[in-house]
Amino acid sequence: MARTLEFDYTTALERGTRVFWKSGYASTSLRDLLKKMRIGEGSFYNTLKSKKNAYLECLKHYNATVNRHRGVAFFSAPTAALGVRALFKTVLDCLDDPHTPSRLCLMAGSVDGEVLAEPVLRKYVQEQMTMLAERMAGRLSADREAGLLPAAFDPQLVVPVILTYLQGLWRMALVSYDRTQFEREIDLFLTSLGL
Amino acid sequence: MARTLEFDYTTALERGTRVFWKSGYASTSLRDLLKKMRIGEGSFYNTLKSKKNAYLECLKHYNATVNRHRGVAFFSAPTAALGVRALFKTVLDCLDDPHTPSRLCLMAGSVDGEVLAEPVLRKYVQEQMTMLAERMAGRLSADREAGLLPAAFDPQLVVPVILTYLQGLWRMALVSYDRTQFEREIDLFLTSLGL
DNA sequence: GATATTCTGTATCATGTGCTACAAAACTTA
DNA sequence: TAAGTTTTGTAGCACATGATACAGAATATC
Repeated sequence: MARTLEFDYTTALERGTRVFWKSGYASTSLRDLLKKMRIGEGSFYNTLKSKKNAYLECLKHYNATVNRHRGVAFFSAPTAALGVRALFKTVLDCLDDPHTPSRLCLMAGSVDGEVLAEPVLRKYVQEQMTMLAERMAGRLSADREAGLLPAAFDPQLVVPVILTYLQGLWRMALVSYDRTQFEREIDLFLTSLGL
Repeated sequence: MARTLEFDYTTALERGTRVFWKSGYASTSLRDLLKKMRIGEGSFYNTLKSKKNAYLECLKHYNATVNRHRGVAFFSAPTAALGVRALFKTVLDCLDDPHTPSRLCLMAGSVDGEVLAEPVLRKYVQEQMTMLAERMAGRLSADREAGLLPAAFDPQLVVPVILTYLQGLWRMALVSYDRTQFEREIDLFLTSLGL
């Protein structure tokens, strides 16, 4: 009963995600975003409503693709300990991939004043982090119950430590990155934790 | 032989530092900065040359005061292990202090695309991080030689792990902060590392 | 094919950005 | 006091920002 969408929504979102991924929320200008998405202002505000909402949709898309892949790497490993190491491996692979828009994960880049100042974005970021933490803790707990981890091992404490370290890792990569060095540090970190 | 400066440079810099500390480099507008520094554009560009240079000077001021205090806490401790714990304590104290402009350390906040895109700022941030890492590694090495730490303890690896975790800690505090929880996590982290 | 509805591109808005030009003011030295 | 030098506030620059108004194009339904 009306005109049809001239562009492919998913393709445009994919392109937008790469732009935000590269430059971050605040320092991505709408002009640049639209150019890279290859749509005009009319189409943009018709479907994405605002820059804020577009970022939210891109974040969701990123989590459904890139971060989903990382989650699979973690959960499909034979043990939780190997899962954590597999997770870190996907991070290093991402850092090495020349196709990656930025050294900073889009979600890690969202842990930022400008993004968290927006209540809607803040809520989403918090929810996603909580969800991930709970799922990881669940997997680690299962392994502990199965006797694969020491009884003293506390997933409720270990998981936030891992996520905090991962958060720092993305930021450090922004300053200088050397895979071999990072691998050694990660190995020391995880081995120390008993993983 | 000329007109004298009407404002106190250090006071103005102090005020500017708090503004950058609160809002970060990119999202601090010159208007707001000048208002809080209580100087006009003329005075600003006469003495600080540019926003970029002003940020650099504020970073230096921050390191000479706030971060210096943290360095003292680390180096004046009886052992390196206690020093690291003292360092983390100053961080938590800063997070608890209602007088603190932001949950994010100004230096940690400089590990950001917008800041690191400026060669001068990038160079300074890298230098400071390297310098801190070397000094910490030196202190830890001394303790190892003295038999206070295991022979297998590798400061060259442990120090970057600590700094990475610290980096992540500041960011995580931005999302949600609870001192007791943070204390437990930090304790687990450091104990695992043998500190 | 007419009509109602939706989509798209252009022009534009109001405001904000870092920065500069410059004249008047204030001070030091002679 | 006069000259010379530096500082200060005002006004404004050129450009960028997110968002909107709206006419015309395109489509599905009748």
